[in-house]
Amino acid sequence: MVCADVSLEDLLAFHIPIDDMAFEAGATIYNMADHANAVYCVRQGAIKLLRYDVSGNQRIVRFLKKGDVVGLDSVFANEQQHTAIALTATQLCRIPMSHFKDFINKHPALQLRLLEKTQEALRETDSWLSELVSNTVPAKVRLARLLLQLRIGDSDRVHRLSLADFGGILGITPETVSRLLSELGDSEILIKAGRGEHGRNYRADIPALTAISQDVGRARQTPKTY
Amino acid sequence: MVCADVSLEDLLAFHIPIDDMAFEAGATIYNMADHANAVYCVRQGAIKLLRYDVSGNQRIVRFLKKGDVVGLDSVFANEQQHTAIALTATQLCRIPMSHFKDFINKHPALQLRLLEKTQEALRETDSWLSELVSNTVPAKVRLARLLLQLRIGDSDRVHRLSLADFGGILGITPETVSRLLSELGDSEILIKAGRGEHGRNYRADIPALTAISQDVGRARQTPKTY
DNA sequence: CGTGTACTTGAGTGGGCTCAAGCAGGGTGG
DNA sequence: CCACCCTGCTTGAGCCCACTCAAGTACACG
Repeated sequence: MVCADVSLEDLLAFHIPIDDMAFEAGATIYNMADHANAVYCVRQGAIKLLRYDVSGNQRIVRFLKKGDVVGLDSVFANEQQHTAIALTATQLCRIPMSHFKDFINKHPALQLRLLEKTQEALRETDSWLSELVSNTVPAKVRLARLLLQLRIGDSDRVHRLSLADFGGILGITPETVSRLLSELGDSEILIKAGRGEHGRNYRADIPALTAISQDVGRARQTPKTY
Repeated sequence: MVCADVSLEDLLAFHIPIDDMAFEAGATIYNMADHANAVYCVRQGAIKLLRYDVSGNQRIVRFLKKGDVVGLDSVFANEQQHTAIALTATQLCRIPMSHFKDFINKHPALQLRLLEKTQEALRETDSWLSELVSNTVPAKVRLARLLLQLRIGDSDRVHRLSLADFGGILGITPETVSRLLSELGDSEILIKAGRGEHGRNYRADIPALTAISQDVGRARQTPKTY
């Protein structure tokens, strides 16, 4: 870790004039192909980054939580690469791009820090690719994996997204998600718990979910000699 | 672009003792979870980065071509995040991690450059997610998109990977890939051309492929009011 | 010229999609 | 407070694309 003792947000906040902004659940923060004129830090809440397919389907590409930086892509490209939408009530601080660039140039330590953040994002995206969207893995298993990633801290609570959002991440339809979720409900692995402080959520049987998430179904008949 | 006039490779080569290495097609460069003790630059050839699913299926996560940097992830993590395998005969230069880190610290300009490279990778991965692996898009369309990305320069040639590799990227089985490819062959959109200087390849009808790649099939019956 | 690996092709199955209708819940206005 | 709607969720029936398993063919390499 580089400078692990100081949060990126604090670092920036200390030196740069910052606008605080609030968004309610479902609000759009910026759109794909917009001119990028700012970078944001997430203070509170969760955000989804998504892209629209040629055919108009939305595809969720990443999640951002408290402490993450939004819109870093646009430091080099100057168009936004995604549409950003708040999943829960969200508080951001906005850093105008020009200030941000100045600051980067003056503080080399920050560069390493940003590099690290970006690689973190890359690693997360790679996991999504290999674990969440493989059609070769049954949808139920992938849903279980996703639910585990949506776990709130170390508790037995997981964020309850909309069916469309679950589907947008896994690449399946809301109907299928609904069927799978009610299946999990029947086995009492997932119980709808009202809306907590982090928006609505489930109470989940974590061990059971973990078991499902590792289920191989019946993997291809390849004896795998090694 | 930062320092766009000097390739990253040259920059490094100038200052650091470098080992040249050669790999033949199919050779493993490093394995996932290996201790990461070097960074590589691709001089010639193509490389795939892949991960293994819990159930043992391989999933290709990224491509690297001439000029790309391999193993950057491990500057912060110190385990390799992927397995790297040469797709074609490949020439790399190997930079020991300790030297690399020294060099980064001494040359801040390089840091920005690496940040840019990493974001490029991130952007590419996002495209894969949204365009190549969406099960909502028919496999034929996705294959066409992939083939277009495998185009060699501006020519009408595209790299001809193994069926397993095509499948590993798109998340479909080799059998399905075979059927789709022969379908494209029947329409004379794809013609097997022997092995060129970049390994074996197809001669492709680019306009036709482009048309297919944008085909929406019959997108969900959502009137889309906006 | 044989042998293994990659590719092809076929028949049958099934998971997830489509379309469609019904059901909750939570605002809003009367 | 209730009737209303509107959006999000549920559930069902039928279909189709891609998967599985299996057998056969081309091709590269020794």
